[in-house]
Amino acid sequence: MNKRQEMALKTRQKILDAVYELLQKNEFDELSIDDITNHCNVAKGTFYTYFKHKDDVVFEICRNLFADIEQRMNKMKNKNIVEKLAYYFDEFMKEVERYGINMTRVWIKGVIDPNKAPKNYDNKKWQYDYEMLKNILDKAVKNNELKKDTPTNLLTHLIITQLYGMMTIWCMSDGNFEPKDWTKKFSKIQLKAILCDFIEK
Amino acid sequence: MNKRQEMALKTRQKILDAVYELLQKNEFDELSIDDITNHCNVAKGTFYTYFKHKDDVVFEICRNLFADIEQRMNKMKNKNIVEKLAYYFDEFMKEVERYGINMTRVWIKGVIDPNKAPKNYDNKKWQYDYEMLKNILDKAVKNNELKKDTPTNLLTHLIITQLYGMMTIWCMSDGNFEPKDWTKKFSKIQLKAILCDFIEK
Amino acid sequence: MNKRQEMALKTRQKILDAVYELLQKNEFDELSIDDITNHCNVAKGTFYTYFKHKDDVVFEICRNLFADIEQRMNKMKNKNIVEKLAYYFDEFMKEVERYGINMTRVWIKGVIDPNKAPKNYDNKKWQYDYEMLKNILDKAVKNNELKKDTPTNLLTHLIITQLYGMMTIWCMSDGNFEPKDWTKKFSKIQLKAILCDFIEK
Amino acid sequence: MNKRQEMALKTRQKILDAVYELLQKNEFDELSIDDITNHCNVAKGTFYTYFKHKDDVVFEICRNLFADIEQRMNKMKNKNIVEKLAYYFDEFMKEVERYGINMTRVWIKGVIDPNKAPKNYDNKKWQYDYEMLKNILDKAVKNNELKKDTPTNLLTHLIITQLYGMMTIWCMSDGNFEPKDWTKKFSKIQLKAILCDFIEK
DNA sequence: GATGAATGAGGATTCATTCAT
DNA sequence: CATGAATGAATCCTCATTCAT
Repeated sequence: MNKRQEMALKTRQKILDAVYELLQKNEFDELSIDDITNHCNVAKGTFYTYFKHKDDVVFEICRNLFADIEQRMNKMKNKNIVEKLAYYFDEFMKEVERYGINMTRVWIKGVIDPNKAPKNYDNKKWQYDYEMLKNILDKAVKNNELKKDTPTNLLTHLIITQLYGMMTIWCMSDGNFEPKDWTKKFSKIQLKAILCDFIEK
Repeated sequence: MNKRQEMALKTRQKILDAVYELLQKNEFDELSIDDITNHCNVAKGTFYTYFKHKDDVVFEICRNLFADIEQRMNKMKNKNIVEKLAYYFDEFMKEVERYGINMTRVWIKGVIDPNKAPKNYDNKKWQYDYEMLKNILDKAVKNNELKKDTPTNLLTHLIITQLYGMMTIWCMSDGNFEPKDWTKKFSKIQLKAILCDFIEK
Repeated sequence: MNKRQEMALKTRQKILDAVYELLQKNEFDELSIDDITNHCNVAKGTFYTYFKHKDDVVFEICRNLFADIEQRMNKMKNKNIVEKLAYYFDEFMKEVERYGINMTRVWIKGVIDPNKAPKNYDNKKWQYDYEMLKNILDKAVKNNELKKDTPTNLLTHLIITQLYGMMTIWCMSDGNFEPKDWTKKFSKIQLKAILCDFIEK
Repeated sequence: MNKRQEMALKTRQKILDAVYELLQKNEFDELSIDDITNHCNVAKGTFYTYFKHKDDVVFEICRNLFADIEQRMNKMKNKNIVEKLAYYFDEFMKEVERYGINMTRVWIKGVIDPNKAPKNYDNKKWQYDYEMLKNILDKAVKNNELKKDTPTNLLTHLIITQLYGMMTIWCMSDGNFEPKDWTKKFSKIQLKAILCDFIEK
């Protein structure tokens, strides 16, 4: 990579950072190209060197959201199913909090409405989440941690719903509601309650 | 009411209907006054005869959303707590489906972000929901249906979270996910599981 | 005049009064037909029963401005020229103050720009003023109060200019400048100074 | 300054010129952005590249009005007070004529009503004028050209009033009145008359 | 005469996007 | 690659005026 390419990469990153920072405070809809380029001392036109459409930046930014929860789950290989799920919840919500309330709002809005979402936008996320979780549960069945007749897709659904509900309510409450606290309570009470019938003793 | 007033009311309704219909297909943000007034063959200025701001129409439309679940709950007075909650879920989701996926999206978006919400917009809904549900649980405690030490606000939170999660996922799945089906499954499995420890036998 | 005609006259007057009152506080340009008709509890359409154009009301209102200074001048028949002029100044400025700063502004704006003035608008006022004053001076010449070679039209001009300048500056100063005070000072110093060369001893 | 910047400056000037030209014929209130941009073959949006608000153009244009009379007064250092004032009148009125009747109307209207004036509009002008003139008179007192007990602020007021009255009447007469002629007559007759009592022989 | 619903031209302003330098 | 001037469609909203009742 020559110097010019390096500089280009840096410029691109400057823009991404600017968007990321601005989204901590503002709505995406309220963000103009001017805001973005001013914030990172780049000319307006430069934005279009790297992104064909305004929406594409969000795509770029959201793409990495939750990206590596799956990897982190590897640490939990030897834990039991309840611990694994509790960990999953925790990581999920940490990720959400890390992104901040505005990014999450952007994400929900984008993800809620497939038509409005930027081209290529990853609005399949909840399906990945679904599959990842289902996979965890299925493995538990295989390992005889859970009974053979455990309705894994039903359980998966319930759990995912709960997680997304938390995200939504967090945004609605304008941050006055500690997601991490609630995941813990959720893990303790609800998770146990749901699974207890299916755990193989 | 004389004929002129009747006509005026009709015009007003025509506008509301137009917005309602257009929202089945489009985002609220994408709706221009032109779109609305063209769709119901009314002059642009006429819109402003009835609504001071663009936002006010949505307010008007959303206002009635879920408005009368509370009343309907009266029918369930003599039922037990599990039946009551199951009924509540059912009605909640029926309401959501009745409004259609786009209206719900509008609603979530509006509600997700208190700052961007149209003036007067009822973004306290989830708090009303919260209180309504909590009330139901508290009464059950009083009636000795539930144990004295039932953590009602925790349970309320879990349940609300689940409902809002369902709404969110319904919107995300672009309708490919039958909310009513899932509420039933949810009632059967999760609700029982959560409550079983607290039900007074 | 039957009752209906009486009522009509009353309605018309109500509108004129409303405009007059509103102009004490607001610019004419900022006054909408709605403001006017709301202020006097009359339907919007009624305005157009009496006035073909919005501008016509101002015409109607301004028409009477200064209307009867001429009559009042009769009281001064037996006074000397300096007293007469001083009286004229005084009455002129009283009139201006009575109309209030906003009405005067409306008047100046209207009068300043012949093209923008409402049809029929009396933008010849300064010519009437001119003639009235010149007449007073000419009479004084006839009566041998002033010398035969007094340049009456020049003096008239200077005096009128002074009066209009006062009006203008009064409006510019936003009312912080007592026109009546200044007319007195003006009469005492300037008037005497201007006339002294021409007064017949 | 590179070529692009030069072009930009030219575009900006094109807009200013267009406004200036259009104001010779039209009211500022009647000027739409469309009018302006059409008149100089520039896209509507371009207007906003250079001016944030419509009002800002007038500000820009009026800003320089009378700006350098003060400097020019330096030429008169060694002249006596009557000559100085006569020169001042002359320059003032030359300036007014140079700006043309419509610009002057715009200016008067703007200046007459402090509330309606465009943001940043220099409606303190008459105070500057006042101070400048008073300064001239005060110096004359110091230099013993005028008597110690000369009421300089009263005289200043009278003179300013006269100048503004001339401007006003000029606008009212639709140009049929030669300001420069009148200033001369004014200087000769009125000025001498006013000052004669105070001039130190 | 009185009403007020309906009209629609008109206006200011924003902003994503293009493109010549 | 970077720049930033130029673009013009799009949008919300105002308001004088008309006219059927």
